[in-house]
Amino acid sequence: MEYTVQKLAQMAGVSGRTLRYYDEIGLLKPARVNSSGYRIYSQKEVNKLQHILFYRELGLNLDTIQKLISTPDFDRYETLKDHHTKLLRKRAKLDKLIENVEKTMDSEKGRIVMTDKEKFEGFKDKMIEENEKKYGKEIRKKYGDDTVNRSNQKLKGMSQEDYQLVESLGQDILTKLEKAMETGDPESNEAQEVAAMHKQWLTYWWESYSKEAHAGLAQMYVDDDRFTKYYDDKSGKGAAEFLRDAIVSYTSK
Amino acid sequence: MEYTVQKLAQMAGVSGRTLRYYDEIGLLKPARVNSSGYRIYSQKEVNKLQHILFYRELGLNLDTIQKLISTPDFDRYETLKDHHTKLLRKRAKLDKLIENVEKTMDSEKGRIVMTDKEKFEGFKDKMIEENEKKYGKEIRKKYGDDTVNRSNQKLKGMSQEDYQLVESLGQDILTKLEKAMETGDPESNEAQEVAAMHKQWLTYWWESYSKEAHAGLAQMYVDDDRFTKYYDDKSGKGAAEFLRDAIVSYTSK
DNA sequence: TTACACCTTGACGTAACGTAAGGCTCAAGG
DNA sequence: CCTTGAGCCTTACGTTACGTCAAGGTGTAA
Repeated sequence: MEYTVQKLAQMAGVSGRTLRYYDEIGLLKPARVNSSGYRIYSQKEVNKLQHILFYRELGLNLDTIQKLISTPDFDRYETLKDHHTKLLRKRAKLDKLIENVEKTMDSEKGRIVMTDKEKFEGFKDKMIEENEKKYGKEIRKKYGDDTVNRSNQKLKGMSQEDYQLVESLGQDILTKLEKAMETGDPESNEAQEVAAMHKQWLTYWWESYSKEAHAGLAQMYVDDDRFTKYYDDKSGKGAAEFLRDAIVSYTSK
Repeated sequence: MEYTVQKLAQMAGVSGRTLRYYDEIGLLKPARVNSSGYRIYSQKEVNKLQHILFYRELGLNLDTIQKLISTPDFDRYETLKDHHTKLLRKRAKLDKLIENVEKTMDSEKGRIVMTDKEKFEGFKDKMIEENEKKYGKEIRKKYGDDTVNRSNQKLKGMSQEDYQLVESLGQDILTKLEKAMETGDPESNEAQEVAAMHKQWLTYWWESYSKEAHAGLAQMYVDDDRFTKYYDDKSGKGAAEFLRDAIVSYTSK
């Protein structure tokens, strides 16, 4: 049986280029070349290629393989032992590398958290600033400098985890508020629950809690367009009013 | 502080070529180039090189390093994780490779032993043939076909280990013989010990042992030039005679 | 005959430098 | 001032085992 380059290549699972390369470096010459210059391989070459591929699978370089298959008394065992030693060294190096990469990943992880923390610190400052700009005057007038300052201080002292907790509580309130509005009744269980959550949320910000202040804040949500818009956007039209009604009911109990 | 290529290279433990290459690919450009075309690096480049080398140590390619250090918000952790995954895959492949090489080594080892065995078989045949050619007639005349045939058969049935054992005993005899000769007395303890060893050696070859045959063989060592020469070569002049005397004395006890 | 698969050689690209070759520059010693 | 040796420069090839065009010839079935 005779084979052209492609035939042999497919049989052996290598590319035609590989066979041409092996011919080029003298590792595997075709049995003959036909009149058109086509490489023709026969069974002998098939076998030889099998040998070559076997050794190649072991990671030996073509030069070594060349010697192994062309020199009958070439010390195969010794060659393999050398190769084995090299592979072990390579693995040892790889192990170290992996270890180092892992260490670096760990420290990089630490740095990412650090960076996020830094960003968060900046974020908090910016938020306070914005709050002051937006609501500063009114709020300070209503609740007094002390309460506002303490609130700001509280925010400054907050860790990212704390903040995220408060934030998620805030989100919860908005969701539950939307649901509670479906009852249409600010005194329904759902609505009263939302009011209770809002109290909890508030205590995160305020040092001291009073029913009056709570009801006052709720009223502000209705009076101040910016707050009204915020609640209406998040929980639906009339949310600010509904929330105020629920809180007024809750605080008068 | 400013550095030329060599200075920086030495500081950082890389070659000048490496720095030129890094310049070439735009990884690390010198701070400036002086009027003669010399690359001049300053502290900033030293630091950058440190970063590059750090990542290089982790096995990252220069292209990736380029991105890591030039793009500030490039995801370092993600990059390292990818790299880590690649390294783990590489190690898994290497492990398989090593396993395969070990398997091949084992089977190759088996084949070497086989080969040695085959060679040994051939060697034994050749030895018997040679013995027959050299000493066949005389020995067969003296000890009879049976003894010789049985001796040959014994050799044929010998394993390599057996043979090596007999051979080393033979070597021992030669060494001890040389020492015993220093006493100048074939009846000395040393000489008698050599005779005893020779008896042991002989029983490896002969099915049955007799004092007469032993003494007869000893005499042949003297009578036959080839044996005489052998012993004289190995253990010193007069060794064959000395051995005969010792054996004669030993067998007459 | 024509289309299409298959063949050829030649040559560039790969990753990260090592290693000349050929020529210019700098600092120190005579 | 000149020389000398060390150091700098650019250019370019070599390394490993092919992958991937590109340009052009060949084989075969419809």
